[in-house]
Amino acid sequence: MCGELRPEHTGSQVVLLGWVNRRRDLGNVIFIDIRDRSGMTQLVFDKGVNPAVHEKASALRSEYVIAAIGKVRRRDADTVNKNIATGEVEVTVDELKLLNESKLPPFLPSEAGPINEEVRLKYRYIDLRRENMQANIQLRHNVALAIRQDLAGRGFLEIETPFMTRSTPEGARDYLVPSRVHPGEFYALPQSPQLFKQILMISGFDKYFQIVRCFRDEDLRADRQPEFTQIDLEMSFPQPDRVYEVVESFLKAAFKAAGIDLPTPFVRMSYDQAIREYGIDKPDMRLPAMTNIRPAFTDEDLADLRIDGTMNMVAIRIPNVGKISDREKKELRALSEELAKRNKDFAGVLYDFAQMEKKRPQVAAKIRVLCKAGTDDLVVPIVGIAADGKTRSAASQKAQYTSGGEARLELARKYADKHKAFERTGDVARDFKFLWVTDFPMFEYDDKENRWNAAHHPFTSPHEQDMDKLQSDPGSVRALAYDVVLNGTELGSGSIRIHRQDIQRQIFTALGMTDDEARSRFGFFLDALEYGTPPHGGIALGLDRIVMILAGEDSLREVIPFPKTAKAIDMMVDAPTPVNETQLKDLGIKIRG
RNA sequence: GGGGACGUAGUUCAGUUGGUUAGAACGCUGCCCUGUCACGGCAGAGGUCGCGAGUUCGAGUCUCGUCGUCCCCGCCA
Repeated sequence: MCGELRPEHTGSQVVLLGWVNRRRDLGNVIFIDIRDRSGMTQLVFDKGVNPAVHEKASALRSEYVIAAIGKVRRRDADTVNKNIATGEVEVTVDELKLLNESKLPPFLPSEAGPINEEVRLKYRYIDLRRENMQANIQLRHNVALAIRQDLAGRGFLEIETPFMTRSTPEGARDYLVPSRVHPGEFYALPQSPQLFKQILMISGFDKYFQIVRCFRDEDLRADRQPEFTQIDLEMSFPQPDRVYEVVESFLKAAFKAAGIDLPTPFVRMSYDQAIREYGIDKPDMRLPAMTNIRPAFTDEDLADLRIDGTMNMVAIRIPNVGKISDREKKELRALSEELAKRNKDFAGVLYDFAQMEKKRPQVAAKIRVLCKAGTDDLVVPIVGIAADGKTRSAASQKAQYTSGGEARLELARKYADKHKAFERTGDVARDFKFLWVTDFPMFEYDDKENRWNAAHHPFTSPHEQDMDKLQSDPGSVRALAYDVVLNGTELGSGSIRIHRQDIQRQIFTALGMTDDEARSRFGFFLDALEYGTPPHGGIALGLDRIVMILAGEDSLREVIPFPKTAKAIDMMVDAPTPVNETQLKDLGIKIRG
C-alpha cells in the first residue's frame, strides 16, 4: 500500500493504487503524492525517461484515482522528506492508469487549515479522506476490537438484542417506529438493552456483552449524539468489585490498542465525597479538589466578614493564574450571580479573596495553607452570606458544593492556558484521571412532580443496610450503583440489579408506582424475575466518548463517521425528511397541522 | 424551551464612522520551469456579502424578522 514502502524495498517492482493527494509539476519532471489510508508515496514522472507516461501524468488532478506501476528507488540524501514515513524512497513510474477522474472537491483532504463543519458534514466522504479522520476511525476500530477480544477472552458472549422493541416511557424520550401490521401501534428503538440483558442473565448466559447502538431522542451536545454506541455488559453472581475488574481490564486493553499503558485499579470515591470535594458526581481530577475552609475562621472573623458559619464553605484553587485584573474580578462577581440564577438553592457567593486578604490577612493566610495554594494560584472562597434567623435547608447546603463545582469547572476552562492541566503531558498517570464513583443515592426528589424518582433506574439494587429506610427516608438510601469517570467525562454507568420480585415491588412502591402501573409497563420483566433469577449486575460504557478522549478530540462528531448536527440532522443524506402520502397511509398515520 | 457566538469567492478570513469598481491567502484555469515535497514564477477566472423586509440620497456595515451551523443551560431514569 501507499504508506508502506521503505528503503529495503529498493529495486522492487510495485503497483500502487490510490488518490492523487498533491501534484508538483516542474515542467519536465512531475511529482505526484499518491495516497491511500496507509499513507502516501511520491511518484516520479520524468519526461526524459518516459515521455508518454509523463504526458499522461500532466493531466492528473487532485483526488483522481490512479494505478501506478513502477520501481522503488532510494532517494538521494538531499531529497529525503523526513515528514512522511515513506520519505526515503520514491517510485519511478513505468505505467500509469487513470481509474477515475474527480470533480474539484469543495475542500482538499490535503488541506491544512480548519474547514467549516457544515461543509465537512455535507461532503463527509471527502472529509473522511483527511488524515485525522482516517486515524480516528482506525483508532475506533482498534479500540472496539481490543475490547471485544478482551471480553471474549474472559468468557463473555456477544449476544444481539432487538432494535425494534417496546416503548417504556421513563427517562429519555424514545425514537418510535410505527407498525404497519398494527396500525396505531409503535415499536421503540432501545435507549439501552437494559431489560434484555437482564433477561439474558435469567436465561443463564452468565456473561454477556454487546457493542451496540443506542438511541435517545433528546437535545444534542458536543458529547451527546441521538444514536451512539455502548459497550454493554452484564454478569451473574457479581460483587461490584468484579464489575470494576472486568471494566478495568478491557479499558486497559483499549488504551493499549492506542499505545497507552494504563495503570489499574482506578481510584474509588463515594458519591458523597465527590460532591463534597468536587461539587459534581463526575469529578475532573486533573485539577485540585475544593477544600473545606471552615477551620480558617474564628467566630469573630465570621461575624466581621458577615459570613454564615453554619453553611458549608469551600475554596476553589486554580493553579498558576497569577494576579487577576479588575475586569476579571467583575467576571467573578457575574459568575457568582449566574450560579445563584442557575440553582435557586444556592445561598452563597464567590467571595473576593483579594479583599479578604486586605481585611483579614490572617484568615486569608490560613485559607492559602488549607488549600495548599502557591502565591500564583487563584483562590476563590465560596461562603454563605449571613442572614439572621434563617435556617438553611439540606438542599441549600448541597448547592454550596454543586455551585462551587460549577464555578470550579468554569474557572478551570477559563484559565486553561495558565494552569495547563488539560494539556497532554505524555505522563499517563497525569493525562488520564480515571475513577469509580460509588454509592450513588437510590432516589432523587423531583420538585416539579413532587415525588421520588430513581436516580439510576428502577432495577438498581439498594444497599443491604439501607433496605429499612426505603419508606421512612428514601433520600438517604444508597444504591449499589457506580460510574466510571475519566477527566470529568462520565464514561459509563452501572449497578447491581434487583433479582428478587419482592424487593422490586418495594422499589416501585417507593417510586409511587402502583402494582398495575408497574405491570403495564414492565409486566414481561416482572414475570421473568419470578422464575429463578440469579443475582446479577453490569455496566455500559460509551465507546464514542472513550475514542473521543483517546483521539484528543472535543466532539463526538470527530470519531463518528456519519454524525448528526445539533438539530439532529444528517447533512449528507439530508435526514429526516417528510415521507409520501402512500407510506403514511400504509402506516395509518396522519400528520397534524 | 432559554442564553450566547457565527454566516462575505470553492476554502480560511479581512472589510475603518454607512460612501467610488468588495479585498488577501490558499485552491482553481492557462503558460513557463528537471529534484520538488505547503515547489516556484507570470497571467487569469471566480461574489445574490445566508434569505426577506425596514431606516437612508446611499447598507457587506445600522434595525427587525427569518433560516442554518456551533457552544452552553434546561433535558439526557
